[in-house]
Amino acid sequence: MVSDAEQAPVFAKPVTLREVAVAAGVSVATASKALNGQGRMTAETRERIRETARLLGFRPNSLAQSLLRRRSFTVGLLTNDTYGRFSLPLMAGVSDALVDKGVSVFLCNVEDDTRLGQLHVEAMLDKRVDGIIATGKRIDRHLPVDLSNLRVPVVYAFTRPDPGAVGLVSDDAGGARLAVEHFLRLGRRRIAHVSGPPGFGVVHERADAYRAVLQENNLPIGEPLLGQWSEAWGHEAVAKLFGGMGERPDAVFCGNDQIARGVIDALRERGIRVPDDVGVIGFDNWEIVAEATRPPLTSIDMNLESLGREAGLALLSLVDGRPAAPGIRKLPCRLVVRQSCGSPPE
Amino acid sequence: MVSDAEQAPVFAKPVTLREVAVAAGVSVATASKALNGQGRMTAETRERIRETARLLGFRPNSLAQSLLRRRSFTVGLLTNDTYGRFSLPLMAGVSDALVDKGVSVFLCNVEDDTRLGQLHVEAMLDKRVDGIIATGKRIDRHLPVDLSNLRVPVVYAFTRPDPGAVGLVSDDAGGARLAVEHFLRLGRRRIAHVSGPPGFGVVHERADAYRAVLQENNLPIGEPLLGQWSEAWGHEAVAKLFGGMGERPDAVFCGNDQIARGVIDALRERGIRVPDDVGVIGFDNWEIVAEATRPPLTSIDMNLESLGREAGLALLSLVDGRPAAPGIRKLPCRLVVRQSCGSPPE
DNA sequence: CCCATCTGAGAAAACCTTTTCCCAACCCTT
DNA sequence: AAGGGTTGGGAAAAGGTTTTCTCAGATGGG
Repeated sequence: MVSDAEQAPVFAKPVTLREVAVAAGVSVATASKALNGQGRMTAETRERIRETARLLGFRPNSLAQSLLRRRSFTVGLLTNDTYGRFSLPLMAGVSDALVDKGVSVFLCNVEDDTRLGQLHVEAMLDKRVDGIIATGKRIDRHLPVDLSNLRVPVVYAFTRPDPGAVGLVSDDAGGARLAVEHFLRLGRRRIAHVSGPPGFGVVHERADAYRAVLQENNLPIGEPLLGQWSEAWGHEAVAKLFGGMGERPDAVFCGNDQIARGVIDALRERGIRVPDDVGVIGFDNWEIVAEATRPPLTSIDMNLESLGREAGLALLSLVDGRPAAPGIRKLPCRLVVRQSCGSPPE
Repeated sequence: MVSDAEQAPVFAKPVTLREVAVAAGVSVATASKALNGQGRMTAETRERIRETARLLGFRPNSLAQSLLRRRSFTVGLLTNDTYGRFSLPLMAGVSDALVDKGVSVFLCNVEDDTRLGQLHVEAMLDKRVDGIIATGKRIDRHLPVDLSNLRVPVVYAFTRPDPGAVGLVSDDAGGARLAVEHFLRLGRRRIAHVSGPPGFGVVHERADAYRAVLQENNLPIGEPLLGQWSEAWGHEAVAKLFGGMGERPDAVFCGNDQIARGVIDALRERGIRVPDDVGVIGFDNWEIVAEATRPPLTSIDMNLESLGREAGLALLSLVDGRPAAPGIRKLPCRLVVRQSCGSPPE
């Protein structure tokens, strides 16, 4: 027939355990046991069944297994971070941690839409997910959907957990400490802090840590400058810090990499050299920004991928019935040194 | 008991159709038919069953349904774009298009790892996904995994399709046209093109379209400058374009927004005004970059979210047995006007 | 030679839902 | 009152796998 080539592809039907059993001349029960290493039979029988299964390309139907075991080996991942700067590494971490255990991840983008969130949660519950990971773009905000009385365990990663639930977030205070202490080691003494809007919880956490470290070292504490998360605000902050008559900072710790970028650009425009005159550290370690600044930006990395990994593992242990301590667990940040701070003094 | 509060939460068992049937005093068959609007029974019976189901909070077990219908209402989404600039909007589009049809999406991050890809594909097949969407960070490269002889339909989005498969990509030539023609409408005549590495297919597609438009309008064609996708390359390119003795461009069409950013910064450093002296257009419409340039960058948007949506719908119609025309379908780009090109002449 | 034990393997139930087929009762017509 | 059609609802199979129970035959001990 000429038209054969134009036909839609025919999709082969998967081979079932029953077919394997028939081909090997045993019952399905025996076949199942042979493949799972259960039951008793001669080594010869077991091997024959296995060989038959291999030859036929048998793969057990997960749906049937899940139905029986009451365990689907799937989890749901809820996020409202469309932009993805934070949630993508996190999602990759979750997926990586789980794929090796045979667990697949449902991606649910809920935006900030309650209806969409409800829809996704119901779809997942209907599909009998073993658990749910909730993640967001802000540590201090809830997702637009209530996960408090679900019939599966929930882990919160990088978003605000419900009371009594398990939550994993980055240790922002620790990260800020890392930055300021790095400056101190390099001999910087007049350290300023430029951060985002005061409406964000992390802004205060980081600012408090900044103040604490300076106080511990009996150094002058400049009032943190709070504004936006943007480059433009970085420019503006430089004008405030370096435009006056007073003593000028020799280091600026920024609330994110975009601010830091604005700061570095503004400093260059004023003829102030980075890192020679002023050191700059950012936050987030958003490589595309950190590597494009001149000089490349030293920054704090929140280890989001490993946060995702930990969240995946935490959920799995909840699913397996091992209770996890409720409350928020903070995971350490990491300092990534590039060239915006200079070398330690001899 | 005092320790009650400390016990792990007990997760309620889902209610089954059987329980609904018993509660309503009918058989499971009748209950099923009542809830699905099938079969014949008195309106009173049907309503009573529905009410019982509602009261008990019954939700059908998708796994059981899938097993029977041979249709799982799940699809797999393969990506190797860890960075996520391209794949996240795409994923969001896919998810959005499908959630309303009750279809959930498995997220599979395969990096560039064949083993990981194999693992994910097998896991999905075992879970009886109805189809797979393959997406990548480069239009002209394959994913590191063979999807050509699967037993489910596959749609390729923003990555190179296997021969005979269905693929959706952005119309890069059309996008380039949009940019150059916008310059022409604004009265620009000496239009340069600065793009990424020659190893990328899109670089040539866009460059060819650039040349074609200029030729059609009998304008001088500068040889496109190919380099990197980075800001640094944008700087460098400005040195080449504006450092010599020859006639200088009054417009630069850039291969992506980062290059455009570098170009704009370099122009400003030379005292050349944007948009007064030179207009600049980028590609990708990566908002975080496009809005941070001074002035904000006019750019070409590839409509990735709607590309994802289309991919989702295309896969669904394949799953439903409606054959789709194989080959590559190109979706139009969109010009997003900001302030880097100026206004049309009076 | 008889009983107890062990061995290898199969039958059947279970997981939950959908769908086909079937049956009893009722209504209407002649 | 017999025959035919309709109505309301149930029984059972199917989907693919796992697990428990059962059982026939073989082996060993006394």
